[in-house]
Amino acid sequence: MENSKGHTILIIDDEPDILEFLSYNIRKEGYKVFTASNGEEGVRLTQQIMPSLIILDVMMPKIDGIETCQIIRRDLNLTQPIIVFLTSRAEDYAQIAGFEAGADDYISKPIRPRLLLSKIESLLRRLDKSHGITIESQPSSLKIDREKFLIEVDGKQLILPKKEFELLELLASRPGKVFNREQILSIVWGNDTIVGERTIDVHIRKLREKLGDLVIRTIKGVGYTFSEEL
Amino acid sequence: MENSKGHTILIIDDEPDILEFLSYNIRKEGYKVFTASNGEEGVRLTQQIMPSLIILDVMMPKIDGIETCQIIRRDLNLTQPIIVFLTSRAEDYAQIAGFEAGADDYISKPIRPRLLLSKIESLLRRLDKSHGITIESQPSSLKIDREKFLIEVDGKQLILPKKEFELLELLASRPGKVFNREQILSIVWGNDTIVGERTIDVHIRKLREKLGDLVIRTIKGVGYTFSEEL
DNA sequence: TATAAGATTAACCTTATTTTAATCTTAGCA
DNA sequence: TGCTAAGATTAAAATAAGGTTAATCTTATA
Repeated sequence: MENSKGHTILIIDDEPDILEFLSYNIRKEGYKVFTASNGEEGVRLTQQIMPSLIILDVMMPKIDGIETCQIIRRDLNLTQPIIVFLTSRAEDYAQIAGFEAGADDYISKPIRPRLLLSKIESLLRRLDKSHGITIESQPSSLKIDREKFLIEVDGKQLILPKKEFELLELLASRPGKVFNREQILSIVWGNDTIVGERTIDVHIRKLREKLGDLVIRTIKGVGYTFSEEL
Repeated sequence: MENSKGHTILIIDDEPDILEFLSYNIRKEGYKVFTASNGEEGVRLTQQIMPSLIILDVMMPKIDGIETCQIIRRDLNLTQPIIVFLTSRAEDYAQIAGFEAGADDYISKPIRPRLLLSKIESLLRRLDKSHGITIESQPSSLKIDREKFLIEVDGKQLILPKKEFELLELLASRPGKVFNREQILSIVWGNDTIVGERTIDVHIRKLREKLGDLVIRTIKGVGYTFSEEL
């Protein structure tokens, strides 16, 4: 959990009170926090500090949140930050428009700090896992799109059940690395769940069934690895 | 970006200098520009050319901008154009009154051309989008018109209740993306409302009932997605 | 204020996914 | 060469997730 905390967060809002309230609460959790009081400044800061996540008020004078979002998404050539919109209940329209503009999530006022923080944490965790994995290898190719929850093997799309998807994602995240059973269990299943020894095998088998035998290699006595050459 | 540029813009101002200055700058960006030097003429022109956006000076002799705006909004039975007010710093009062009269935005003098243009572009972009989402896919097509609150499936029009509409709109806003229940709840229902677990399912069901089974796919354990191929 | 339309709930049903358990196979080694 | 531990396979059982339906509550609207 502590690894999420190296992230930089930028808050853009024209109301000083909210700016302070939010930055206090978020900073307390150990994030690096920057603030901007309007869209223009926000865009400039985004370029400079490259935040992982931006909290953006929809209603702002001059350049509103939606536009700011679009500018960041479209004009700034950088790794796309996660953008969370701050809206008031009334702005239903803005919510949808915001989604089209490329927002990742919403928080509506009044802000409940715990909710906001749990949302931030979950979004950043997703960022750490990244949007997806692409492996281009000589005979085959594999794409894992976690947004669409879709696997693409040699151009053919494939929907996998959750556990299989997560297992494949883990293995493919570091081709060649051998994951032992303990690691797999703790990452895919979580430290608290207790499942039998054979459960992993069954999932591995299903993956092999769907992806072909060569993709996942067994290192007896050690663990499983995603083979570097597909 | 080029698609915003088919729009017609009408400028209404009694000062010839401003008229010329603005029309020169805006025309340069590729918009079709018309001008009127008073409110009456402006209203008449509006009827004829049906501009997408009107730039309207607040301070004008005889019929002022606010009144002109009201006439256009109220008396002219046409697709509502976007109206941007031109004010001088002092006219704060007018700003408020103008908002009530139905203005969409403001520009205050002295006019900074770049700001004006970016504002125009952003307003028109929103206009293009606000109309809705259109998905053209091989076997079927889907149009979502948020202005008319209307769905069109393969040419057949369909009226959906609010929640169903919003849910569909959300899913369709990013075809292929899997929205989990948490996200759906937070966007369609709002972060604070608490509804039962099965509520989403019921709405999904109603949508499938009306749109056919293939449109929305369930990714068990993950969420729902609007299928990219209809 | 009555009515209808829409939203939500609750109880129950269905199914996909996950897990287990029993049995079989194989690599690696004494 | 055969023994053994680790893994593979399989089908069946368990579970979790979602689907369905009807009843009830809420909200808009005439």
